[in-house]
Amino acid sequence: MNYWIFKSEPDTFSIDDLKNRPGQTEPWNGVRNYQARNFLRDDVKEGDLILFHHSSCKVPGIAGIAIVSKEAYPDHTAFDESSDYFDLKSKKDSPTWFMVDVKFVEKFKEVITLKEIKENPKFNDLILTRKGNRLSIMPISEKEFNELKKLRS
DNA sequence: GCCAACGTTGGC
DNA sequence: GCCAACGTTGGC
Repeated sequence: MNYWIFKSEPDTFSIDDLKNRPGQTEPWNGVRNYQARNFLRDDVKEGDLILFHHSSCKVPGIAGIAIVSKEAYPDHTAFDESSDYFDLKSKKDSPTWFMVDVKFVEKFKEVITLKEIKENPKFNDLILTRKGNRLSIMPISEKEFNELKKLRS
């Protein structure tokens, strides 16, 4: 079992959006970065736990927890010309991009702010806190996951 | 295969 | 809105 941080812009898709979905489940589509794609396709497994991170917003940070409810399958938004995520290069018989389904687990009463995470030396090794980091799917260790979770729940 | 130019991300 | 950092593109 693995642990992850998934980043999303809350204006596009937030932890509240996930919570309010029917079945509290949603495909994690639109990943268009190869490194993130590789994690999604190869390493993100059903039952893995996810810290849901809000980026590009007023208070960037971890807003809650989700769980992987379905493993990688082709991201069909890449085939849809009307989608923002359309990619001419991704073919139905050999898709470039993949997605997983995620299910809501918990929303923290208060976001674990990026600032707070950066100030804590325990989290110096997180990809999330690296300068210039732009990866939207990041692995973290079980220990890091539990220590982050412990800050709120 | 190099690398400059460009577009995007994302914290501040 | 700024801009540093990064990934991608495309000419050579």
